[in-house]
Amino acid sequence: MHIIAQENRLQSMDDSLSPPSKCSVVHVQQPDKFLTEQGDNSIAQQNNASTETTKSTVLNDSCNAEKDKADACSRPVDDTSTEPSVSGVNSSVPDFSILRGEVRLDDLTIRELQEAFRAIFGRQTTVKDKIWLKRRITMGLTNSCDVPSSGCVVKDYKIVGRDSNKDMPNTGEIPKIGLQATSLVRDQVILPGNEGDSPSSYYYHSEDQQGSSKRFKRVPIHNEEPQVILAEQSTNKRIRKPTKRYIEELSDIETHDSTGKLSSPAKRTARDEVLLKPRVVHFHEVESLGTTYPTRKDTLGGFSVHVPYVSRTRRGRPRKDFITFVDKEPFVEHNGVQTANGMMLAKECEEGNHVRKASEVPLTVNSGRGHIEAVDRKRVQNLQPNVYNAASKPKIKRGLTRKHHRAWTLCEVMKLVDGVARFGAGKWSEIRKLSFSSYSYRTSVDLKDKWRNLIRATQTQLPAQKDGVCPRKINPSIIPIPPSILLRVKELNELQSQGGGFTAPVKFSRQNGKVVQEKGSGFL
DNA sequence: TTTAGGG
DNA sequence: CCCTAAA
Repeated sequence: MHIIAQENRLQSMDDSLSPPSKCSVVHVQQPDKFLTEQGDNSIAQQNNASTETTKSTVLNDSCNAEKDKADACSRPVDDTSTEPSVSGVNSSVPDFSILRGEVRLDDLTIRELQEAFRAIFGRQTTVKDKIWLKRRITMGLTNSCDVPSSGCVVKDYKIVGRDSNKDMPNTGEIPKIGLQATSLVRDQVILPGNEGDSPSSYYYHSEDQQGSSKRFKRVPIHNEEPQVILAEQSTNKRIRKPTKRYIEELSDIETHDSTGKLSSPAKRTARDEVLLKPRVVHFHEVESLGTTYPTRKDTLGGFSVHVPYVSRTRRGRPRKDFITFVDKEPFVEHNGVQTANGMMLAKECEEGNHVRKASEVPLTVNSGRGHIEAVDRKRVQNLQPNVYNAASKPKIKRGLTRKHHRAWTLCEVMKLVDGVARFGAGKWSEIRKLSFSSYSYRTSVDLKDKWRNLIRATQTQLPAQKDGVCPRKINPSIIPIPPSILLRVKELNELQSQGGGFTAPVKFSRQNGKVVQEKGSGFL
């Protein structure tokens, strides 16, 4: 475990060494300054990490050793002896001079290329393919995918010249402005197909962060360094049949004419491309047909692809003012109030929402009852077909009733956690009855969803905080859940998932059945 | 109706 | 949050 944490820290340090992948500035002038800046950053990070480590391992015997390791790790990056020997290399000094000044990649040996690769990406590579190495190095230095694999000269992180005069036929469409990194983040980019690249070799721009994003697990990368795709998720979840909607969508694509609107020739072409080339749809291909089509992600044959978005009529209940809503802009939602409500913390926690309800839940005539939601939904569903026939505008995708979004207050979260502790995860209706009786707008499904989100937060936020690395952009309007609560969630989750799902009357003796405030439980 | 799980 | 299958 220590080793893992250590490696994570090292990884973060390495990340800070390589040019930031989303940085839109090409460093031209002062590569040295660039390096030292990065070094300083990572020093700061390391210090954070080390203090964090000492805090979190107070109970650990190997505390000192850990601290030493952390300290060793916090030495300046310029000190070349700190190069981590993660992959067990004997010559542990990466040659940063390769990164400076003018380098003619063609003149380098494979070993030098590997060295440069390591200096850039912070990891060792065993690839001996000179072309691949050159391309990767160039991409790393220039922060661009649009690089040839040979004959290029890199200077100050830019391609300054290509001594071979072969021009690249296919890259004309890709804008080569310095800011392209941001615009290409989501696109698959076809590399200039020289040196025997198969036409179907794609490179995901975010390849180096690929491990962190679950969605891109199976992007086929032909000329990528061989790596193991980890297939985890070994939980025994209950298997689900494909939903009706999914089947419908699928047949929609296959039989081309379930909605007459969709059979415009251009769109059909786009769709055919999907069928013919089910692996990846290049966004530009779709665009080049003259019109831009929104695409959505789907999986075909196990591969993640973009398919044209098929607008479909919604089966849920329409909003109350549906008819009038059609006439207006369908995208206007009354947002003003809810964000303000989201900011409200646990102040009015005790009395539930009786005050707010009148204005915010227009559909509920009878207040504070459990079955409102189901009854109401059923009623409107019966009403629905007429409405849609009358409107006959299936274009509207939004503007349909959603339950008013209500941010979960800290108090609610704590009640939920407590309820789970008492009744067990899965007893949502009981929890709702007993702990959420005053919150008529929280259904048992809501509780379940929230609990699931809490668990996810546990898995993403907590480890990240231990590493001292901020996981994502912090949205200041979202109030983070205190780590103490997350810890409790984690405990409860582990406890109940291990305990054979049995409720195992929890031995966290709540003093009086009330919520224990802010007390990240003693151990751990 | 409730729960689980995908979206 | 929504939707739907299963229990």
